[in-house]
Amino acid sequence: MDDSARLMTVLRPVRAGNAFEETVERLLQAIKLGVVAPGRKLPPERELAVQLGISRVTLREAIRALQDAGYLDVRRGRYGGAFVTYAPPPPESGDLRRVVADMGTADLTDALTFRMAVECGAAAVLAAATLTDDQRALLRGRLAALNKAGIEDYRRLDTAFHLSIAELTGSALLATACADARLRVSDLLNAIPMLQVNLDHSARQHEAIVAAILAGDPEGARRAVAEHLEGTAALLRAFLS
Amino acid sequence: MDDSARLMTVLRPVRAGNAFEETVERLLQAIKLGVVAPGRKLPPERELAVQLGISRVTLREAIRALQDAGYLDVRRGRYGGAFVTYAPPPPESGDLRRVVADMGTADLTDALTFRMAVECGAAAVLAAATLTDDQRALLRGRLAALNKAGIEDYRRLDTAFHLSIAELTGSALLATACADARLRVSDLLNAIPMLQVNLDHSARQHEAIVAAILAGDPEGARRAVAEHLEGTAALLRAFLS
DNA sequence: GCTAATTGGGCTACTGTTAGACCATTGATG
DNA sequence: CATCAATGGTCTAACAGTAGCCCAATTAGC
Repeated sequence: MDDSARLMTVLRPVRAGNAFEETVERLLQAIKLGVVAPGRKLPPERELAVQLGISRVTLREAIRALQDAGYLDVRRGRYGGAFVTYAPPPPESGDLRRVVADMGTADLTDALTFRMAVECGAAAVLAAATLTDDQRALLRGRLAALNKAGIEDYRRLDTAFHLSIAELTGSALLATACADARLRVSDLLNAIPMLQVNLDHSARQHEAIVAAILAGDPEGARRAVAEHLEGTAALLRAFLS
Repeated sequence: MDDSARLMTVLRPVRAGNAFEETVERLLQAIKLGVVAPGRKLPPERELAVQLGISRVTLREAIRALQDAGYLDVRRGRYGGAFVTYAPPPPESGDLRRVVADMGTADLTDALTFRMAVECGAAAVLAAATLTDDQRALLRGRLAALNKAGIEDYRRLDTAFHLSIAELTGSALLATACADARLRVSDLLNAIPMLQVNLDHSARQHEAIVAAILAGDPEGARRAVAEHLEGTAALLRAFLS
């Protein structure tokens, strides 16, 4: 951890890949995080290209790749578009070990550490802020929706709940960081079997997080998020051995 | 904060600009954060181009731009290279209002919130980890170096201290996020006059942060970092009126 | 001095990316 | 059943970025 470490941090690659690859990753993020729910469609190509800051040609290449990979169904004509056909894979216990192995030890611990830091930070910041009634209602609403969720909507609404915390801080940078952190573990989360006992446990932890935030208790919020994430992290780390 | 907010978070621009612009930003980050200290030189072009994942042509354009802007002195031949000539501008109280105004209210609050979250998160994560003797020594060493720093080295060593906390977590993602957060406020920090009373105050807060981390107290570490950053944030926010 | 190694400076052919225009398809609506 | 607006599909010319090569300058060490 001498100065050369900092050199590597700052002088890292400027671009993660070419425009096509980065676009595929971004669209996959929108799909896997459930930002665009299954059955819904992406914005029109012309609009999306502007939002992503790329040309329509490059965007179309990325959409084509996701179509070939089975994530999208593209239909022409008015009321057409690129419809999301992806549904999270059914959790199978055999998958987890493979998914963890695919990711690599270093990347996994990095992602888990990053997620722990940014989500704890976001919750603490939000708890320290003065919230409007609308913000409190939204947070409670996301929690209620998650508690009522069926098994097929659970992951998507869980993501929505967690990301809401970062979004409510009003910091786009923080929301982006949390979305990025979540994406890096989403494949792993999808491979974890959803046992009722775990869901109940998570539900209590979610309640604790919301309670601490609404009570304006930053340290309680940080601790509640840390405990919540540590459960998942410990489970995943167990598969590294 | 409905779903369209999340769409904007995920479907943001894939690239912040062209390769040239992003490279200029990255090199500026290395210079302004003091990763490459004044008088030292950047790595050779061929090496740096590989590290940054761009072609030498594009890198040279960026170096040329920084040369024209007075940040670098480029010398040919063996033992030549791109030498950093930049020194942080002397703090002048009149500058701060202009620098804050240049940045814009939204960007400033976003950056301050982001920094608060990631630095608090990093400190809490590090405090929760089991540290080796080497890691403890490095943290103490950075703190000691900062306390002994002259006024011309203060900002650079302050940056080094803060970034060390994130780097010691072992998460490259977290280190990158903290470096990014720091860069976004570096122009502002440089414009703040360094009064002895403030430096003494900061020194005590730095001691508290290190003490909490070494004591394995995540909530104390979070609180110490939050108090430390809140002082700066409050000062900057006062200039928004 | 000469030499040799290292470094910046510059060129060219090739590929990736863009902007903008125009075509093709679809389906709700009159 | 004809219309038409919204949407994906395709093409072209121009620009941005890359890889690889060779030239030019500098200086420590012989």
